[in-house]
Amino acid sequence: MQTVPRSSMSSYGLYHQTDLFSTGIDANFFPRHDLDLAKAAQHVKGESLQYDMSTTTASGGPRSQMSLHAFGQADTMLEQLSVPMTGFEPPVHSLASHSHPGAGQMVYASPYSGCVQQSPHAAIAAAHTMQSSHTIDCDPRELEAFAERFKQRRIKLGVTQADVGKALGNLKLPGVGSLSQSTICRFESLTLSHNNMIALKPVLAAWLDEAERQARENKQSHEIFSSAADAKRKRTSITAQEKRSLEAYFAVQPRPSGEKIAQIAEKLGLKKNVVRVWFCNQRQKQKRMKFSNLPAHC
DNA sequence: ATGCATGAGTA
DNA sequence: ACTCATGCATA
Repeated sequence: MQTVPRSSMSSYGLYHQTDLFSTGIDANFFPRHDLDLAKAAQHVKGESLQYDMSTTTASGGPRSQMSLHAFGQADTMLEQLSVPMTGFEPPVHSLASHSHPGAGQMVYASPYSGCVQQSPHAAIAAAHTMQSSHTIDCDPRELEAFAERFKQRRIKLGVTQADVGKALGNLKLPGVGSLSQSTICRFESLTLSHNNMIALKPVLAAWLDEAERQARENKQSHEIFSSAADAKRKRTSITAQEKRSLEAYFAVQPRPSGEKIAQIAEKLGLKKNVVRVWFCNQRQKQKRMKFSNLPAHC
């Protein structure tokens, strides 16, 4: 494992944004129905664990069939460790610090100088309304179709995913801020959770309507903004070998205890927190729309 | 397009 | 300590 530093060069130089809409959207765009609001709130809080993955294995490859011995002899001890019923849990080493935002693990804890962002998070919730019944809301095909349509039109408008993300902030929808290129990309490729897709759909739909409207009127304006902000966060890169090991462990136990995580971390020479996060992300990956099963009532 | 990471909200 | 939505960094 190695932490790759990053020359803090041009990530935030000048960039312009296609302000496809500075105009406000009429309030009636979001008729508020108590029921819908409640649902929206739920979506954002991710309160419905309606996913019951099993069909998973995304692009990463088959992680459920990785053989434990595929990564060397040094892992003998851990192999037992990863077997669910081994019964022994040695109190082990002290070096693996605990993954608390204060404990030495989070070296670069939070100081990413004020760029433009920091998750609008649950924000978009409020926007999730329209579309009367959950019958429609829950239909994966409807979402898939929309995502596809969205992408096509976006491209036709000559707008990038990043543009859309920023533009969303200009669309003054209550509780709706900007989003990253990543999120727009994931929406289009259906690699977000089902709930996330549903929450974002109305927002993107609103943007699309407005963008096309303005495109018709040829009313584009450009805004330029800059921002100087260094102190990049580092990104640990896990080697293929390490990844194979992790996948093997994951196949046996997707939710290892803190103790096991610590042991795995030690075996692989990774920081405990890195391993913990890896497992979290892996679990989250399984729930992504494209490959997950749907809620029972759909 | 995707991997590793953060932070809010929960249990 | 986990889930979820999201994002920076990078392939």
